[in-house]
Amino acid sequence: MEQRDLTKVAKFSAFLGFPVDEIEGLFAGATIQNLKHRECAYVAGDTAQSFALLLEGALKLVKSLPSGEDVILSFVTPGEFVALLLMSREISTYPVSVISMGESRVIKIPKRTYAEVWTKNPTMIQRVNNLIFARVAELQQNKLMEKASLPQRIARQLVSLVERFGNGNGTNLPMPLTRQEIADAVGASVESVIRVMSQWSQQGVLHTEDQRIEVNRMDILEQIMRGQD
Amino acid sequence: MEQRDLTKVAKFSAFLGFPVDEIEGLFAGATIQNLKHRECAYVAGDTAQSFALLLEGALKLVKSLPSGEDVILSFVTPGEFVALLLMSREISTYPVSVISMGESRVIKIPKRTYAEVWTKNPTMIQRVNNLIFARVAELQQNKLMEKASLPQRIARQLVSLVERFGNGNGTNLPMPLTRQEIADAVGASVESVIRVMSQWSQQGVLHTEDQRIEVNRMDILEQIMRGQD
DNA sequence: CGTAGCCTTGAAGGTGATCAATGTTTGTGG
DNA sequence: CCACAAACATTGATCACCTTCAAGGCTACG
Repeated sequence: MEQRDLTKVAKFSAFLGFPVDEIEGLFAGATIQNLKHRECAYVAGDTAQSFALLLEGALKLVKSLPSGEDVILSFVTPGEFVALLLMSREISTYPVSVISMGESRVIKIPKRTYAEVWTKNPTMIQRVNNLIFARVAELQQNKLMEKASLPQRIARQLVSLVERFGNGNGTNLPMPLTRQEIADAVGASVESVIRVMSQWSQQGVLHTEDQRIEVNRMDILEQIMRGQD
Repeated sequence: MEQRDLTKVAKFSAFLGFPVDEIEGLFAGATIQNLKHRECAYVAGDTAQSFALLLEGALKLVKSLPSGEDVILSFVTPGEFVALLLMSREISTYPVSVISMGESRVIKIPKRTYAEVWTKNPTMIQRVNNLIFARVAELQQNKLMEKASLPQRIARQLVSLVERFGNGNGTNLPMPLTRQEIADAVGASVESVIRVMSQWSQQGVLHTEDQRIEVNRMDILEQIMRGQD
């Protein structure tokens, strides 16, 4: 683990206020992995021997249905964990595939370190709980939008992503994000997503270049999200 | 806390193998509450001072949307916890209302006991993690059914409930469950739910009496759930 | 006996899926 | 360097599923 990664980790909310040596303990045996576009960090069905923290880039959690369709269960932004909940189970396999969107950098932490260090650190237990809480809240929020119209659901997805990336990056999404992926994430067809989004493009609400989406009018998206269209 | 409750608690998966004195410690300061039909265990917005374990009956987690519609985020069956995740946060309010379906009996455990006893008990931490894992898995499963047809989603909801209640109860749901509630849970309109379910009634798949649903043909429901209709 | 809560049915309409065809860009191997 | 495949974006036409609206019936309960 290099110095640049260490300083990056220290800035994530989960590790704020932690002294360097404590952080190093938490990452004992950890390995850095650089992922290329569309490369898998974890494959669904493999036995779970490590969990991961996303340092840079973006990931998606994907489950392929028997019908051949993909469902994106969630996107992952820097500072968020993947497969964390699996670590507290004796034996388990990854329930979804974790795939990089664009180039990403993750740090994989062995299950053993989780058991021996993470679960012994009261502050970390607290922080992990907060992250899990956020995850459940996100999933519940998702359920609340179930009956909302397609534009509402797409708007919410985009707003959520922009906010999670929004550390001075402004309102553009730094990873390639296709219409198909948005469709898989909100549970819609590509064509419908395209129809909604090209309208937004024409109205200047957002702008896509080379699969990178830039939101010009967050206010309008937020308004649509709330159902005032 | 009476003896009959204690023996009931000891049988729940979360407490299997725990000696009686340990269980008593975990429930220090706990109070039993009997709920009538439609009575609230917790009200959305109130500050969270306790969490609860359902002993008998059934609960629903409900969020009212600004539009006036209700969304049922999840049903709760005996042995499951409510508001458990909130306990690890410094200050918080209940994000949803918890309402009894028929008569229920819950045991409310003060936040303080959670902090002082539950978080100090390694086995309990492990068990709690398993429960949270199950909850997240349930929510993710939900997301996977997003694109499924209405009959599929309803079938899944019923199968899930029957299985969770299924401790020798056979295949009938022991609490009043209205079509409106099913609609709120699967994100559909009452009328659509009625249309689907009356067809099932006619075909003898299930049978409703006094708002208690009895499933005669679980096999058919499971088949529909998987999309072979 | 009137109200409240729930169930039911029919008709009309819309949202979004599906199917089909085409253009564009990117990546790849000969 | 070109040919070809793969991935992605787009547009139009059609259609099905589900919602919405409207009306009415049933049962329980004060």
